Amino acid sequence: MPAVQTPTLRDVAEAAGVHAATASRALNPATRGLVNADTARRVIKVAETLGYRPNPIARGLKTSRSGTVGLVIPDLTNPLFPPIVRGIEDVLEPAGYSGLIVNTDNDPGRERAQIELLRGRQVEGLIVATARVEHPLLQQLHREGVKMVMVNRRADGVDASSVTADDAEGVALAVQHLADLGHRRIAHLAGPQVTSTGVVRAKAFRASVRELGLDEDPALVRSCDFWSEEEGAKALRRLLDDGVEFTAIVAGNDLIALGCYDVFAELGITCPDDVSVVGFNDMPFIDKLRPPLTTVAVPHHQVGVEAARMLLEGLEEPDRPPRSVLLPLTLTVRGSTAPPRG
Amino acid sequence: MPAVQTPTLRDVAEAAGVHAATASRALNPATRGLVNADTARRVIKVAETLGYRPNPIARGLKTSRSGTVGLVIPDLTNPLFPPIVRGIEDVLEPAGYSGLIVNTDNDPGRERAQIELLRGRQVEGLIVATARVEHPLLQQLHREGVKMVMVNRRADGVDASSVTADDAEGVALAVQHLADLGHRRIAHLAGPQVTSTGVVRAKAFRASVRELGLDEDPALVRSCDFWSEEEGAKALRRLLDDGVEFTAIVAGNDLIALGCYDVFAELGITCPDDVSVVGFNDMPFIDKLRPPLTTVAVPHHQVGVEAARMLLEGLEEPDRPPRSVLLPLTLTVRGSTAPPRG
DNA sequence: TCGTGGACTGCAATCGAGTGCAGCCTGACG
DNA sequence: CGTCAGGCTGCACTCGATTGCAGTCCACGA
Repeated sequence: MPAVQTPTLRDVAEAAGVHAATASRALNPATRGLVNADTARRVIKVAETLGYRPNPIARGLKTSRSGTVGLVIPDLTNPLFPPIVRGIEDVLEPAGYSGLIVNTDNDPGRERAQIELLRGRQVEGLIVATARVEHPLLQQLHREGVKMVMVNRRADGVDASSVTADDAEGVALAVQHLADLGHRRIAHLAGPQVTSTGVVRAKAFRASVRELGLDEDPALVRSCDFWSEEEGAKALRRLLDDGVEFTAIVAGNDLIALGCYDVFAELGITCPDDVSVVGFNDMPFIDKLRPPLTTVAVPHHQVGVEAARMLLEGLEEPDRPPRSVLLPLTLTVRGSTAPPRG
Repeated sequence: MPAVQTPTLRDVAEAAGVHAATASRALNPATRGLVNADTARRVIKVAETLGYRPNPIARGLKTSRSGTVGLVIPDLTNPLFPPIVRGIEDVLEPAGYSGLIVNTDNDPGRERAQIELLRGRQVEGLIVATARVEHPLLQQLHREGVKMVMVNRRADGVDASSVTADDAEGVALAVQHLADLGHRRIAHLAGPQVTSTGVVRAKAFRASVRELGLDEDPALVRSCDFWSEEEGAKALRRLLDDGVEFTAIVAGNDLIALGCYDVFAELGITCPDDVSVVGFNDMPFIDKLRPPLTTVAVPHHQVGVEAARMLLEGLEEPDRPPRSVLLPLTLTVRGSTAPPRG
């Protein structure tokens, strides 16, 4: 709230000796052709010297565009999301849009409330990074014509645009890498099977194992209830308690891999000598662990960029059919993988 | 953009058989007393069944309040900030405000542009986490009466409200801890001396060393140009190249400590046997390093909460004088510190 | 019986910008 | 010299909600 009132369109018009309507047209590139070139120049000049800034609220009221989009994420604190958000903002900002971030904490009730809040704020579109496989709310929004793009996950029955990393390929890379090192009994600590990534990765794991002719033992695949270290540790402990033999682990994501590290420290298992581990995501600082984690690198920033672009496309051409992009992944080999002992 | 037009105040009024003005008053708790209780009830009921949501854009136009505040941070990708942002949002949201995040990348030009953008969007206040010591822009904004709260850092000549962690105390805790372990020659890899935290911590370091009667050697204090691993590594290498003797390091922050880890690995120095290290911030996952980093824990979430509260206070009572809160810190002792060898 | 006050409610203006329509003026053409 | 087209500009209304002001109606007291 500046002490000096910021000038309005009327002020500019008055100072330029024209009517507000003319000033409006002169300032808007799209309608500038309707006014005399000299007049337009004069108005623009005056607007500049007065430091005129159109009031987006007033503009929004008339045009029913808010210039904002909602970013729905589970938790900003999860290191996965900041790079995605940056990618999104990096595209949104030059286009004149701003992002409103809400955190759902993966709580469906909270998610509903937060999305309501966003709609109340008249966001023009949504970028959603929280889709569970089962997701009636999103289906409903989609039916109501809310523009949206889904990130990282896909929800059944919602044919909205989406941008995802090629999870199947990522898992294949990981399994291939371990197989190349000579591992034959590889365990998979899968993510929650209510998330689309969780199922896709687990399925891809099974497919890769089969394809490469490695040991297919159902006991080697465990799933975690959350994408967390605790759950990862729990799953690994169960695996060990059951006496299942394995020489390598493909973790559902880096957090789960971190849980493995905790168990290793606890039980005196050395990595990669006793067991190799591959993570997923390439979280920041994950390369600083001992040993540095071999993991599948996801181009998070790029994911955000693509998502924002797709949303903008959708806003500009409402009839454009939804499309999906699949971003390629790469395996970053570090110190947590080695040939099996003996 | 829902397919069914969302109902407006007029629709509600019409359905309830009253004038829009009456409906407005009935719906607003502050003015509800002006209308007949029965009427009010009826209007509220109708509003509910129609699913009426006041349009904040229209409301904002009339009340010249946007319900948004700007969050100015250097880079969301820096793990320091997400918890702060969450803390802020957690307070803002129940109060009916939303935060607009902008990243400045510590570039003054970009910062200026981003803040202009925020002001253009009619934010009611600013939470700024990027203050350099020298900061004409903030001074100007402050003079113009823009409400703001500064986080983590303070800028000279701007007597706006601020919330900071008690950096001096944190450094004192770190030095004390090392002294207790028996270290006498402690190095300090300080942060950039153009940031307020950088200077405060360096000054506190010198004071603590003096107070505890440890070796005061100017050669033991080096400063980095950025708060980064690379800079930390560079500073440590310089220190070693110069042949300066020391048994422990107080790093300006965790990133700088991470840089030390890199140099250790490079040169075969073992931590904490050869050298102890204390970090600052207690970044997420920093406890997963080998060895887990002893560091000063900053209550980031709390910092955000306090900042948001102070801003809201300022918005509600514009005449309230600025105030500053200093949050206490704690030392989290982990595996990177031990008594000096021999 | 009339006046007065209080409790409600409606009217109309307002916030700042955008836009359909009408009117002005000029220049060109018949 | 009259007419018409086209280029510009201004008028006035609109978006949706808020709010000062002016009623209206009823009850109560004088």
